[in-house]
Amino acid sequence: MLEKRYEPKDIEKKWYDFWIEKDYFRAASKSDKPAYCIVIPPPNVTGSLHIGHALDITLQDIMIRWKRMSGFNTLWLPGTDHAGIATQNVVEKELQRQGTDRHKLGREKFIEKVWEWKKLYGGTIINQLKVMGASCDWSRERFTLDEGLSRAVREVFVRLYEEGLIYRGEYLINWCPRCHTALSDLEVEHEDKQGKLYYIKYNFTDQEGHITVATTRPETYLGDTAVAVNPEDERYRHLIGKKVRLPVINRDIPVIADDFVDSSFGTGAVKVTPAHDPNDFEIGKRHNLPFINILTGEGRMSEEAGPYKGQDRFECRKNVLKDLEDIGRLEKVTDHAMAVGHCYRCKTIVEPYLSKQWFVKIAPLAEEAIRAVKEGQVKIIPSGWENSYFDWMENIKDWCISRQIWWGHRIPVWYCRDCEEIIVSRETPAECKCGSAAPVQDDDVLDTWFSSALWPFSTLGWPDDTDDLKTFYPTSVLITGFDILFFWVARMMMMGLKFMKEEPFRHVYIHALIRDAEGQKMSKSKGNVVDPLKMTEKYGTDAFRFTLAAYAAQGRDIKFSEQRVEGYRHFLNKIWNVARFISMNVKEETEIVPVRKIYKGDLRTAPTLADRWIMSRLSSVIPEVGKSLEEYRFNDAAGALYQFIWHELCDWYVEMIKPELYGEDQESKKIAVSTLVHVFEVSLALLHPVMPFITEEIWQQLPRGKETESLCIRKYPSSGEGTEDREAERKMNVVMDAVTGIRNIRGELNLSPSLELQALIKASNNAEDILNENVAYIGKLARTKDVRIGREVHHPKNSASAVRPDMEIFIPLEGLFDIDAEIIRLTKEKGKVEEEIQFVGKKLSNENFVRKAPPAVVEENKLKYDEYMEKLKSIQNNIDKLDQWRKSDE
RNA sequence: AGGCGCGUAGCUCAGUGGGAGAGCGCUUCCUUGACACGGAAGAGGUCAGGGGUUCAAUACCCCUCGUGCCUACCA
Repeated sequence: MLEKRYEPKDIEKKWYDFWIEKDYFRAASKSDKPAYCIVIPPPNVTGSLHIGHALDITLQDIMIRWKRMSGFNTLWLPGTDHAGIATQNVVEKELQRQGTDRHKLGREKFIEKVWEWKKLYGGTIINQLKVMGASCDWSRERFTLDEGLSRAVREVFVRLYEEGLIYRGEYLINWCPRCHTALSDLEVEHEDKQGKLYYIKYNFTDQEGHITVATTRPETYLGDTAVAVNPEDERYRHLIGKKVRLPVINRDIPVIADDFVDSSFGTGAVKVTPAHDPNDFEIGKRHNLPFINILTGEGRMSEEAGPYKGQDRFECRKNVLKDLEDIGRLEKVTDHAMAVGHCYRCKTIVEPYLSKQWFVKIAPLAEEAIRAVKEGQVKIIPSGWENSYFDWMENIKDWCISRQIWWGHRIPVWYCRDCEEIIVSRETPAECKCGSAAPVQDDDVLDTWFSSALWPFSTLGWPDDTDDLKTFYPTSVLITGFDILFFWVARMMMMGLKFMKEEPFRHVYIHALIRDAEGQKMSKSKGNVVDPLKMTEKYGTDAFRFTLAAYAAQGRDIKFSEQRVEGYRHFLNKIWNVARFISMNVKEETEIVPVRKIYKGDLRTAPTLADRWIMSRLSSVIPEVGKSLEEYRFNDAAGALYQFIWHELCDWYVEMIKPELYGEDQESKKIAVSTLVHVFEVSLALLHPVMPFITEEIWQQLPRGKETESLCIRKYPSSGEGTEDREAERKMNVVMDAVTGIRNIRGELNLSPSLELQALIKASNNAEDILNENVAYIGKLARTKDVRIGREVHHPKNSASAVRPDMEIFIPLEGLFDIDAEIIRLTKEKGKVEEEIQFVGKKLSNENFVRKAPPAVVEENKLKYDEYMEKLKSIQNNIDKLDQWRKSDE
């Protein structure tokens, strides 16, 4: 006997441990079964579970559990990402608290510290995945800095270098002065800001007058090496070649002509700072201008900034402006909207900064990755994301992969101390060609995303030719949010195609972003984050998972509301209670027969209409769920299960079989119980991928279904576990019509639910036998007695009426009857029917409709029209009767 | 600046070229032997606005308004 309420807490832990102990989640390196593989988007090792992960994990687990039950050799490969900058930041903060820093510690000691930290806290998020029920193969857990993965990173680096796809050079990159490292273009977040445009006067060196330039960053004038104008600009043409003198620092720079300059913007004259602006950098190269770096890596003014040396970049801006103003060189200031780049890790404003970095020449790789999607080897779902993918890939720029931090994959490049030799190698070289000993390794590490780009094959053992690789590559699907489409998905595509010659995954399913109930992006600073672990504690993991699945409609963001979780907890409660109902009615000694026998007619007693109907409904919900999952329509799968279990199984079927269960006839009881247990067991199996815990708990206590020792390895239901039965569904519809007709009268006339009603049903040929056969159901479900059914039934005095297809229902009410209320009720009903008739009639009288619409549609409308006319006639008759009685009573 | 998406019941959202559905909320009735985290009945919508294509548009096309996001080197 089950407890009165479902208490998720203990149960979840119990079953998760059981599954682990039984090793159900372990995949086989070699197997006759078809393979199904998902690699987890590795969360940051510093991270803790947020609601986005929860969604991600739930959807992946649904697919994995479903496929596992469906007979696939299933691998869900888990792991974490070393998250270079983020992790280094975390540990540095800790050092700061201890009154030290990484420089005092030195590189080696610092890295040791980080590993220690990882050992202590790195498992947090992994444990949280387990709380969510994730059925990962933990024996294959990976970390991007593992030895194996590091070997893959070196291999890739060296091969790309040898092919000329990795190069080193001095370019303008994005620099975070706080993290003290270069960032790739993607790692810069742009934020629209209302800024100012400052107009500065540069005086000519050899003549009177000035030229005015406009800039958003006045402090960079210290690094100006030219003023550029458009060669076509009449205003300035005569000034080309002249020199101007920079105020305060008194450096002379030329006025040059360049097509880049937009004459309509600002004054049409641009100050050129080649070392601090991407456009100016290009101009500087074209015109061979000097590159003056006025900043340090900390974002302070350098030696080159003259009197401003040592000032913070923003402080310097203030001072520069004040000085320019003082000497009358600041012509004016206007408002100007602009986008400012911030570091995606620490939100500091980034600087375009000149430095020597490593880059991947990426266009050739992108080409293949574009083709893979265009030619359909990889399908992106929903397909709308393909556009973004192509857009980015087609305009891709070289990828800056070196980072000036310590935590990460050290770049496998060594420099000789004695000659110019650069050694790029898989192994640490002992000496240089020139004989010099112990070359020095490059100080920098690689972008974390460089290693995650290899994730789908490095985790499977590459560069070795492993069985795992043979079995599971390409993986089946990648499930993730759109926010890392470029960061990660696109890069995995490029690397996978390059090194495996095959796409890393067949499908990419992009899910929604979860926002708060007001539609705001969740963020710690806004304080509107929903903690998934709190949800699991409060409502149980299953209710939370079901909610996420039900929310996961394609192509729309999720506005998360806790109320909805609460609603689905009620669904869990409902399921729990059917289970209780079963446990109360199925005793140890109750005989349960396989449904096959019932439906093959092996038994003396035949299944009832209720049995046949629910089996037929089951046969249609099974493929519906399967198809929805196949198409990643998680919300549809959840909805179909909800509808079937609650509204069909519980609301109708369970109520209908109660007489059998409580009755004396053991034979019919056996059939009802057997069918009930079967349908419920199949329902649990269908639900299991979405709510693994409660289904396992109930299933283990169910009096049947122990062919396997756990639900999570039971065969996923196929439609054969139901029995399609059109006739039963047709008959059931007639019964339901009768029942809802009577309930409707009861409800609308406010008759007590406990009052037993008499009912007379005037049935058509079609319905008469069906109703007679099933009159017991009507009695039970509509709480009626003395139901009389026939073709010749007449409208008794003082009775309410309802018109349904194939039948007319009369409920004699005698003393309870309120004739006026009934007339109002019927008149309202009549009004509705008249509206329908008008609408359909208009269509049918439209010649074009009858001529051009498909015959089936026309026929359908004609039928509808006749039905409504029939209904109208009956209602009118009933109203007329009431009128007559009222008159005769007066 | 360019691109993408969204606007359907009070709220959150499904949905489809043939007069709209769910959950929650709301109203009325009900402790009937699984469940009040429940049951039964009901109210509630010019499917943002305007135009077009079509026999037929909430759905397809165009425009407007509102709203959200992504990409971008306009100083």
